[in-house]
Amino acid sequence: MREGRVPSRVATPEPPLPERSPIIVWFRRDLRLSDHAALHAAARTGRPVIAVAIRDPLVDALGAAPKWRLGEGLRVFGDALRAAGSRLILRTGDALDVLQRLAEETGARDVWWMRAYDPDSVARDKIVKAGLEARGVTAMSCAGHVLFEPWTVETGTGGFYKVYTPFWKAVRGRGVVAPLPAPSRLPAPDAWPGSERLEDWRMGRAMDRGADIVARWANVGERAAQDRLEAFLDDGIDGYHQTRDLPGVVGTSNLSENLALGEISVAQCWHAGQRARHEGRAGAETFLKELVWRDFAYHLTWHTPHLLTRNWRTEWDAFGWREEADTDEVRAWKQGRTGIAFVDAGQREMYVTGRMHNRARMIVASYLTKHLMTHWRIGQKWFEDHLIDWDPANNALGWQWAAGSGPDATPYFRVFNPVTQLDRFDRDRAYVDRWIAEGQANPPPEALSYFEAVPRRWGLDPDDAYPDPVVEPGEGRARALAAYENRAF
DNA sequence: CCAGCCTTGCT
DNA sequence: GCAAGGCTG
Repeated sequence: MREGRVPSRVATPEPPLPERSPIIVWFRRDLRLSDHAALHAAARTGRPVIAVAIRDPLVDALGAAPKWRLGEGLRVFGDALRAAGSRLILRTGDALDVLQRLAEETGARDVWWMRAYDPDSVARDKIVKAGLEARGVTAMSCAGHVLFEPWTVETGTGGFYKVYTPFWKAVRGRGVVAPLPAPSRLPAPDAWPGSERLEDWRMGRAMDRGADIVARWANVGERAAQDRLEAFLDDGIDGYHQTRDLPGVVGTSNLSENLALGEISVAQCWHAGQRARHEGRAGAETFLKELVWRDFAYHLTWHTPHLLTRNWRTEWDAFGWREEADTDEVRAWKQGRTGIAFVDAGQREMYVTGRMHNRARMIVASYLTKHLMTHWRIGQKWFEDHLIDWDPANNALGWQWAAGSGPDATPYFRVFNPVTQLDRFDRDRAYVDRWIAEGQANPPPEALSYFEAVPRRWGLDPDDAYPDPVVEPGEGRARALAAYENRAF
């Protein structure tokens, strides 16, 4: 005790000195150790790092499949932090309350995270930042969920891009900061704050229904994502520009679920793609363009958040979409029983695995919004509940693209013919036969797994006859085009 | 203002 | 060849 200092009667713990106070890193859709700007910066200070994930109302609001997938991601990420000598602290509640309490418990004066761009997250993060700073806790968000910050890409007249190709041309030559390494060490705090158990988070068992198939495709976590990227670079990328359209073969990177949860960073993918491009690999450019589509979805979401909830071109509000989610036709679409093979194969693949090939996504979306004249929002919601790679911006942009109501969308009158598409992209029926058991003497396990997965109340049996089309392609096309001709705008 | 252009298609 | 019309420079 120094002279002149008045000893307090009640012994209160000294707050840690600022240079020793821990830094809280709040993990959301960025479940990785490498190329994580916030974690990297925190580790570089040499101060203790406390990683936290919060089950807040936005997590509770997730669809069943993405919630399950997030649970898997958190489990693997927690293991990875353990292996690095650290921990993932789990807490439930409103993010601000949780972070405020955790900061008080641990003496932390800094909370850092990776920036989000969807309107719900932006609104929440704004409240969190203001609330923390009002209590003297510094909040810092770092870039890295997208390649290019949405406000840094402008047209010649200072607006934002609404068409993909000019956007691509504007960014393709830009530099992207080289990925950061994983921290070499993550100093632990003097005492670990308490954590909830992931098992108690009830992230659901949505994908148990496809357990065998899902397990075979297991791709959870940073290590798995890096392995998959490497495998894709080894032999997938050369033919990517051609094979990516063929749902019957493994021709895509399959990284969407990892990108959705940030188990790999888009910058890591970008630099890998650039290296492949410099090596003259044929599909590299197409791969880079797909990464930029993901950015474009966030770019548009940032500038026009209503992309996620209503027709981006609001005049489409006057279009006669059917809004009922419970008609026989919509039920057939959801249950993969439209009688249109390409549509049903896609829907069944998604129901069992939580994934759907991009080509199939376009076809099921076109069939719902055009042949069935149903509002894209109903399809968007179904995807939100069933896709393990669900991403708010990309799902919305995809649906509005298919429906014709979105920016740079396919024109409404451009109606996909699901039979022609089959001939073009699944000529040997590898895809549809994989997912449709009816009529096959020896259906493959995937096709049978669908009948195991669906709820009993759907009343499906693999020995049933394959249904007749709920709407014939020709009839649906004519109906859609007539509705378009008679539109009120 | 205009000219050129616009992921994925169909008959 | 058709199907509109908006976007960008």
